[in-house]
Amino acid sequence: MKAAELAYDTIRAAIIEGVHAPGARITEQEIVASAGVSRTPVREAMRRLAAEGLLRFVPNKGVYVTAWSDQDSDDIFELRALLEGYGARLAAKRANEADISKLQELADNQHGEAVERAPGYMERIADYNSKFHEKLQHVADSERLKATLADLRNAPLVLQTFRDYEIDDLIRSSLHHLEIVEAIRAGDSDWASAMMHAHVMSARTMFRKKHKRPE
Amino acid sequence: MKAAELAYDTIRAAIIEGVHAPGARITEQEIVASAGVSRTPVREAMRRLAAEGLLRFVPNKGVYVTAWSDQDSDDIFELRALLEGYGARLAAKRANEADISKLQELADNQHGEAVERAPGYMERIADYNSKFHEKLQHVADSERLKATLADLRNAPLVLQTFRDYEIDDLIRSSLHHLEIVEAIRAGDSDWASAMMHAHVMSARTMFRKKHKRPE
DNA sequence: TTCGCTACATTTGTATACAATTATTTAAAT
DNA sequence: ATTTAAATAATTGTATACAAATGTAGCGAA
Repeated sequence: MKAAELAYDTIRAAIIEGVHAPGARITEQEIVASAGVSRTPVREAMRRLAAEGLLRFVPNKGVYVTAWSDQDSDDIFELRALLEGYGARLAAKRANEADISKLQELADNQHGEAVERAPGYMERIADYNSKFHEKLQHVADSERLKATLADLRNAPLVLQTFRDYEIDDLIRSSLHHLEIVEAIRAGDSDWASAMMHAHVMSARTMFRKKHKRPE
Repeated sequence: MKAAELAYDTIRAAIIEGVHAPGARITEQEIVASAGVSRTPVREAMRRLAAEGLLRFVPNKGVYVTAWSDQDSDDIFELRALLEGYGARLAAKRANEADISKLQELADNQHGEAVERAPGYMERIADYNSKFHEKLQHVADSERLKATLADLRNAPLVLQTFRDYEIDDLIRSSLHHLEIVEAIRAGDSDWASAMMHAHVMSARTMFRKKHKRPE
């Protein structure tokens, strides 16, 4: 693997795992030590992560782990609701039979896992969930939309979201997916869009339950 | 000025001025020569521009100027319509008297320039236009929204849009702004959102008139 | 000619050395 | 003891040297 990529993965993993607290400073030397590459690829990786919003770059001082306020995470969910809703609208207009079958399959599988909860079901649900949203964006067929949503999803808090869902939430979420597929099959873009919007807003509430700071 | 910043500005300006054709490759040496800095800051600048979407990064091969398809520019306008509409909605809910006065002033000035067309009016209109949209986003008060829209506006084609507007288009555009202010003053967020949406879609049509490739 | 191989040149990727800036410690003076 | 200043250390910013990968030209064989 390339050194720059290795540095990127190292820093990213460390942030997600909470090794560096939000707002904390990360020095180049630390990453050099932990990733075993020189400063050049480390700096490249840091620039990338800064562009993605995980790090904040302060000239002549260093990089800091981005600290997200409650308002930030609310904003992010709001925008995701809007954009994923738009994506679902496009998907409803553009989906063919094969697309619909694939979406149905993903939604069915996810729902099955949520109901049965065989060992390791969390990971599989997270996987089906990602694949469902990805497939939907693929069907929506807008590269820009995909890229914009990818940026929003990079917000670090949102990354670890899934594992602290309640059982009821997981089932509700998979039911949403099933209903979105139904809307798309019916070619009802308003329904699909509204349902997806609701789906993301619902996720926001679940997120808040776990992550909101006390006032 | 810092070397990395200088390299960034150099590359960016060259791309916007069309020195490098879309799809063309840019080597690090070229920029080293034209900006007078070493490769290290040049690479940093390139990474930033790649993250912003102006350059495409291909491992072990180099960077290429992003080539935008008609579908890309359509997608971008579509997303901007959605997001700026959302911003206008928020602004209508959150604006205070001072905000409204400022927006009114900007819209009035822009309209005046469009009607009178004193020498140099194009630049001033472009300036008022930017300030209007910026102020609106400031009032909307969502950092994420601002950042996301900034990304979308970076699409190079969209940068040079303003100068080839027709007179009628300029007046129509400034009338839109005036109406958006009216909607915000009335506290009618639906109206503000819809008007802004229409405003951006209208801009898309103007853009198409000039920039669409023949089939 | 055309295909393929080797040698060479160019370009990207990485490491390291040095310069500039910022942070920290130490010491002196009040 | 506190404050200020200078010295020192640590860290970022830049340049350059070298390694790895890619692209190209030239030569020879079928």
